[in-house]
Amino acid sequence: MADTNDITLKPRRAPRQARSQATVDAIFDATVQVLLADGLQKLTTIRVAERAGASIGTLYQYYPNKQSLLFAVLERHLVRIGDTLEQAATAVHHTPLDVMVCAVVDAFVKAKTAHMEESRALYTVADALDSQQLVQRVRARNRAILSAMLATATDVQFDDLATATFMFSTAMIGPMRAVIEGNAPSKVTRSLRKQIGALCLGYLEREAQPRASARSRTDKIKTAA
Amino acid sequence: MADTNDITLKPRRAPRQARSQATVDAIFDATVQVLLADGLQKLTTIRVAERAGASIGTLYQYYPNKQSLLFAVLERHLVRIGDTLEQAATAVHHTPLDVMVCAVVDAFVKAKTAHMEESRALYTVADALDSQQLVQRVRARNRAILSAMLATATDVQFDDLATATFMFSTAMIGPMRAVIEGNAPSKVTRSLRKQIGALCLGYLEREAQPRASARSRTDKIKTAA
Amino acid sequence: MADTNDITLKPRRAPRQARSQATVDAIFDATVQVLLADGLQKLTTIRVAERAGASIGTLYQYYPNKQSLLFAVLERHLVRIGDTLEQAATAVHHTPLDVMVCAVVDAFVKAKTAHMEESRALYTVADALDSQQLVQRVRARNRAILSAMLATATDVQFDDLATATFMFSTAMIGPMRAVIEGNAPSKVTRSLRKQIGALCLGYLEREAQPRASARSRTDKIKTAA
Amino acid sequence: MADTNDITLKPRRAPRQARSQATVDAIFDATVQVLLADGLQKLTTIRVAERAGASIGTLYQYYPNKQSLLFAVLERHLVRIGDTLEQAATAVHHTPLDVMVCAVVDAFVKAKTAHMEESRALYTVADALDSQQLVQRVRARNRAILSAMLATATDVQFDDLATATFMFSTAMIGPMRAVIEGNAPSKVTRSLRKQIGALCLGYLEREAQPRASARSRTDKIKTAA
DNA sequence: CATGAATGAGGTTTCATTCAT
DNA sequence: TATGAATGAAACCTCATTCAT
Repeated sequence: MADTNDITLKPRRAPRQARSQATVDAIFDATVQVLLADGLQKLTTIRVAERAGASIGTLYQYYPNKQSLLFAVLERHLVRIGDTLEQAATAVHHTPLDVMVCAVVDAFVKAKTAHMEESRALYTVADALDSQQLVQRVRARNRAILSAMLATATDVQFDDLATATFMFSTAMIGPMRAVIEGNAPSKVTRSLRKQIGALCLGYLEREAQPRASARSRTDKIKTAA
Repeated sequence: MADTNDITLKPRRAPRQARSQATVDAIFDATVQVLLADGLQKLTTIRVAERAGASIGTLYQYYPNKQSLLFAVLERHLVRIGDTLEQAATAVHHTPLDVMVCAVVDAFVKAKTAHMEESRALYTVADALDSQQLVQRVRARNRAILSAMLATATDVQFDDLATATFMFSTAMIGPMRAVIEGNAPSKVTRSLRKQIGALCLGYLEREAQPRASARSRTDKIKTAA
Repeated sequence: MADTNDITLKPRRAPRQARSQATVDAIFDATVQVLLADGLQKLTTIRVAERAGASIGTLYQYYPNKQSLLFAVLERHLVRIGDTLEQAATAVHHTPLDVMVCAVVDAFVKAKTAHMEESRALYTVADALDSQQLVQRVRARNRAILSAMLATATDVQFDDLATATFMFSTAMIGPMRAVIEGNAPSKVTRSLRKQIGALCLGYLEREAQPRASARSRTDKIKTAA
Repeated sequence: MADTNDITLKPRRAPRQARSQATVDAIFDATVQVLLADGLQKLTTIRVAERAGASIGTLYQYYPNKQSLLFAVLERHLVRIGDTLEQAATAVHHTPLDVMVCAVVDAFVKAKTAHMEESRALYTVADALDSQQLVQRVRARNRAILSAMLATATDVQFDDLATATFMFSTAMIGPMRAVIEGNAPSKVTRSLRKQIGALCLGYLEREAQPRASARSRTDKIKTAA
């Protein structure tokens, strides 16, 4: 696999016949399967083609090189997570902070857990590939989503929204990744959502200022005093 | 690079002469340098040997295969971080929680930041290597260290110490890794310690119970009321 | 591209409909274009088909294999040069030697220069193809043309006409090819016709015997003496 | 075989042990042999390695790619011809033109004929390789050699030495190449030296001016008259 | 007739590892 | 012990050609 620079990562051809679309899909799926079954080290283009029931030549008709294959798989995964996040986040615009955190963490953990094996495999892919660009693009999108959501919290607001968002998103990733990579006591795995929720909420509440317009309980007390 | 199973990862010989030790070190350092300069993809045994000023034959006298080389580098890095953590943690046994968190986060961020490039490079190595075992061992040690520390907190105690420790350690990793991989706004990078401190403390305070025996300031106030 | 032996080089079907003929022509032209634009190395059947606005399937309906394609192009080029030569040569039958040489060299240089790029590209093709047979056939024809012409020279005759003809034709090729391949000082390129004329004439006059029947100026002088 | 641009054509390693030098030579020779026996089309690195009695890996230790192999062979051939030419030319400095031409043509034809098969094979190589640079360098050298020689002719001098030299050198190539490629009547092949000599001399005498200082026989006669 | 998806032999090249010197 | 030449399995990728639709 050559250097990543100056290599096209985009799939080569938008197939026009129904037959080809099936082939493209088969190759894509085979890539995921080989990745899960054998790991990145043993993922060779031949092996992928074989598992897809296609010839090596066919594979290269649709993906110009090995990287583009992995890239495609990685991209779908990340986009999928991003989409899930977006749905969840959008749904809780204009709600209190704790509702937001709950919703987002829930969606995130659920999405990652549902495709846990794929996630694990793709961590490997992400840094074997020089996928900085893709990863950063996706992360930027995710932060934008979270940012937009947090800005509408009914009970609080943030001095430094960018930082809060960054910490929020990366705070989720730390424990989640540890679980995915199998480095967690099993007890944790079960209560993961609650724990990550606590982590994020603990941080965000600390950093938030109460919002003047919408008075929270605390405000009332303070005011009363 | 052959399969990871059934391959010795331990350095081949514990060299007894000073000259040999120098060679081993040179090879080790060269590995790190090549890793930083060229990345894992371009790290070949020959290149390492050349940079070390040795021949491949010599390299293979001390490291039975490429993996063992990378393993050694990875191990030192992880152990170094662990040691730093241990020192910091031990120093703040029997102090209040906030002091503990501050000390540990400080040490962690400082250690990672000091060897930032090495850290980045080694994330790649850790994935490529089937280094599950090593990583888990190290993480287990780190958790033990933190656990032992938290248990002596003067102001709080934890129902579920294992979980708290797990979340504590992984919470640090999430944002740190994002920064190392260059996915963070520069503003964050500067205030990283404070932010990660807030993240951890926010979580731990939520999960902690006040310790009956050693009354904290809060207790006193409450009691006074 | 398979072995040259046992492969049909002739176009596969002599198309009878106008539409087909257009397709054949398009493919033929595309071949030349690709050859000029990308060189022989990058000339693939697909690329040719694409440029011709046809599909590979169609290409293979008219040309049984890649070689036949190149062969056709090469042949046209050589035949074209040959035709030019023939016209020029026929026109100067029964004239003095210097007129003949002038005419032929003129025609040759003009023809080659007009399709200079094509010429250059086709040198490559001729080598890659095992086109010995074609080349030899064409050269034989050319020699026959020149031979026939020289035999009618009004002022001289040749003891060894075959040799003279051979030298004549190849003498033109040497400098011409060097110019085409870009290995000539630009000054030469401009005066090429005159130079090649001098080369050929210098040789032929040396090798010629004055013709008894038609007395040249030299004869008269000698006789007068 | 990849594109020629941005590819190192120089041999990879100057071997330090005697053993390697033998290997390099073996590979080199094998390349020539395969070229002669099977032609460029069938020349594969594996085949070369096999014939050299080496492994493919060994081949690539000394030649970074297939092109460099061919390049090396081509270079030696051209340099060899050039050297022969140089020797011959230098030996006849300060002699009359006809002596010079005889000597040079003799050397040229002899050199080419001696390695006739190699010559034929290398014509193919020369334009498969983008060896423009090499070829032009060599031709420039050859022209310089001839130029220097012609300048010392005792009986004549040239107004336009560059052009004369160019024509001289390319005039030799035309017929020679035709013979090598098998496109010549066998009769010619035998008298080739004489014929090429006549060709060159015919041209050069035409283009030369008599040298005032050193009077030739003709001069004397004229003067006498 | 036209299409273009599929094929797969075959080519180039890399690099971890061995072993004779 | 040190060396570095040699090894060769194995990876990636191309492209002429076929054939079902």
